[in-house]
Amino acid sequence: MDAFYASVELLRYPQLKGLPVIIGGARRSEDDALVVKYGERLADIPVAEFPLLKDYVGRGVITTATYAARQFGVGSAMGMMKAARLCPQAIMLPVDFAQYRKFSRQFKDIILSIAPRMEDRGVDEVYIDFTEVPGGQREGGRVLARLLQKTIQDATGLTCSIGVAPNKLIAKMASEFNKPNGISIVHEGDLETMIWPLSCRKINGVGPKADARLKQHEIETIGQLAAKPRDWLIANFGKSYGAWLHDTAWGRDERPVVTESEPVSMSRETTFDRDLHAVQDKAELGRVFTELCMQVAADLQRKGYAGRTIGIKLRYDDFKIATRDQTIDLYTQDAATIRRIAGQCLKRVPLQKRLRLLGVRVGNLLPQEQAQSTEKSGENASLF
DNA sequence: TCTGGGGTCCTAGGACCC
DNA sequence: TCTGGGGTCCTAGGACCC
Repeated sequence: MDAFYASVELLRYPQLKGLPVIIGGARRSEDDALVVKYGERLADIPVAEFPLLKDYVGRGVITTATYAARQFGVGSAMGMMKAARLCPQAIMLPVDFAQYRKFSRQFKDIILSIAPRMEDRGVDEVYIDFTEVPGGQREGGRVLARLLQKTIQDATGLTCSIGVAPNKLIAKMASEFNKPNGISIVHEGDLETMIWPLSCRKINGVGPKADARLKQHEIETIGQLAAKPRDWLIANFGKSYGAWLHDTAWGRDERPVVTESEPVSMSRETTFDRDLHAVQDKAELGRVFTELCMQVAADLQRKGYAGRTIGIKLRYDDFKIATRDQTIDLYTQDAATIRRIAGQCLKRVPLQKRLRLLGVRVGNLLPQEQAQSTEKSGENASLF
């Protein structure tokens, strides 16, 4: 989906169309004030009444920027302060996940009704297997891609960009070629002309660290990566990652489109308005900690899962991260149990430095019904 | 001007078992 | 007195993605 969060916001605030808008930060109260003042007439709110990025003071990053804002160099994951320097006049809206989830469900249901082999890749992205869809091969997939775009836009008002290719790896790169509202078809034979000139960073799975290491060897483009012998890549990047880099550079990817999957973990975390100290801010930390445990428990219960590995995550003021976890015998989705085990984890971690973030995680998940039956057999075993 | 929140997967060492 | 090979599970950290 194109600039998904921002595009969803423009549906209720059409008066902001064409303007630089960023989603992020959280000044819920001001936005609520606007909503209270204008009630249902959100489209009537004058542009001048929206909060501006330059007036924002606080922590946080940008989650989405409209294409008008991207012209100024503002982009996802950028700190708010930096973005404010680049584009102070941008209008800033708080995130509204409930709304984005609603539209996410809507566009995915449309895709499923047309092409049922769909892999969920988060709130705004999917892989679709065209192979068995009637008409899926016409014009190299372009006809089906156009149908998906049109159906989604008619129903939601949102645009998306589609890449069509022989595998997920190339399709993902192709989807970036023609944004927004574009379609790109990449055939096997297009590897050299369309993929090899790209930066290695464009590969889904090559992040900043791997990219920097590749650059040390003067490998900037995927073509340069493809030119390296497989053995050399394995020697320098490890057996698994080296072989994967080689396959990837040659456009080889056999991963199937996975239509069903179970969650592995659920977590809640929060960054404080100011860095907190374990001793001086004990009471406040304790409140937040308990709240996080209750939220994770509620998430587990709502979605019907229980887990037996409970963990915490800290981010210190120097941005270093520490995690601790503990696996218990019985699966749980209970806030008090999670709080107790997470509390034990907290005792095992250094608490001298100030804390920026605190998180609670439950992993080793099973659907609640299975967790219960496993629990029973566990109890029986303990009788002996 | 510091850098969110929710995830997955991988690696590596150690405990423990057969 | 020295010492195997294979396997699973747990834990901590880190890279990466949306």
